[in-house]
Amino acid sequence: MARKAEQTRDRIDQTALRLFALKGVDQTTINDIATGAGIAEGTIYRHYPSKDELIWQLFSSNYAALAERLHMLQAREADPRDKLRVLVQAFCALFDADPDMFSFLLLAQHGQLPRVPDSMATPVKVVREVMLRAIERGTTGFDDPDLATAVVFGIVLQPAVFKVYGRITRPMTELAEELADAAGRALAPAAAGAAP
Amino acid sequence: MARKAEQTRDRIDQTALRLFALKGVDQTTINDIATGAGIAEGTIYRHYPSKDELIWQLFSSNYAALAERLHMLQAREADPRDKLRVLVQAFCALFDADPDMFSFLLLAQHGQLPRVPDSMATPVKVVREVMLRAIERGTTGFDDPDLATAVVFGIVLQPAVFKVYGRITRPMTELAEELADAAGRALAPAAAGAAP
DNA sequence: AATATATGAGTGAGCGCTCACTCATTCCAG
DNA sequence: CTGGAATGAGTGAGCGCTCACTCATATATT
Repeated sequence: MARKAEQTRDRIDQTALRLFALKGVDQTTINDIATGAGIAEGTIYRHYPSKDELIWQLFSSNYAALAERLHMLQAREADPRDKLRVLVQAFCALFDADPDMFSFLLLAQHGQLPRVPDSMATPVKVVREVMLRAIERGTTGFDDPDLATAVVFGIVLQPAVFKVYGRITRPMTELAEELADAAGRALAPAAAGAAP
Repeated sequence: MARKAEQTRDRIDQTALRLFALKGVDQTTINDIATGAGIAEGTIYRHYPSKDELIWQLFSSNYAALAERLHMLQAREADPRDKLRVLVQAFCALFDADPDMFSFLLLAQHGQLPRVPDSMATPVKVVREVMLRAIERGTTGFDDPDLATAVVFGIVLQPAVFKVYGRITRPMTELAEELADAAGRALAPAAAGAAP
């Protein structure tokens, strides 16, 4: 069977993800990955046809899995505000569970997003669906779903970026509630009167 | 005089910024820049000692200039909410005026931020100062200035990122007011009672 | 034995960078 | 004014090196 081969592939994936997150995709060589995984350079090419393909496989599988996970969770809620809350909570929990994966997704996205086909599920699309629902129900003052999506994404992603850079040290899970509330307020319609 | 030389340097800077924004720093070769600027490869080395240094000069000068600009503008306002408003407005106006520069800053930041010395003025620090003031005055529910900074940054930066990727097409200036309001609401203390 | 898997020295394309040379412009002695 | 020397930006073929990728060989599995 291909039992051993699977193990090797897993080691390649784990090591590549870690090094990509640590040094960036371009600064990580095939040799780095092979050495880190305790295998030879050539072995990697038994599992992936090229470095580009390795990066793409790693990116697209994790990206799609994240989207799938988020999609499932929001589907269980009816109110857009509840959907938003569980999305933020889930994102924070997943970040804490695997920070390397998020560093990698953040770092690699610029190079990989152009390759994402329209048919692929993405976290952006999941949030956008929720925003469409919110606009429909009038629970938000925004009328452009893309702008609302960007705002929500920014509120959650930027703290994650700060955390990657060490500007924020608390675990994301601790911030989840605060961020969900902030996102809720940001989306809310403008209040009739401002406090004096 | 070095009149002609200045022109050449400007052409290098312009071309490099454009190509870096378009293809990314790593995918842009010295030859690309030289060809784009209509000069020879060696000429670039009359103006910069290395590619790394060219990238760093381009990044740090634009990054610091942006910080300086933002700092000046917020200093003219007293209320943190007004400071926030002019910061968002200025960011959006500057983005529309030179989208390539922002693409470049966004793309290059991962590689360059580690080189930023503590003494250097940065947009992050400017916003953080404003957040400290807001916390001091009790105009925000956040008590961690870094988290508040991240949230504000995210609300403005992520729409800019979406715009770079073409997910948002309207000019940033058109969104400025909406974003400033959203940021204001996100920062505001949680309302006493939620709507039923 | 046969097949699958792993190895790592070898390969060559591509890239940053160098340097001997060109030549327009500036400077100055006569 | 003029001829010659000095200057320094500009040139581009070539050098050294890195790195993704290959393949003949070795090892493990069935």
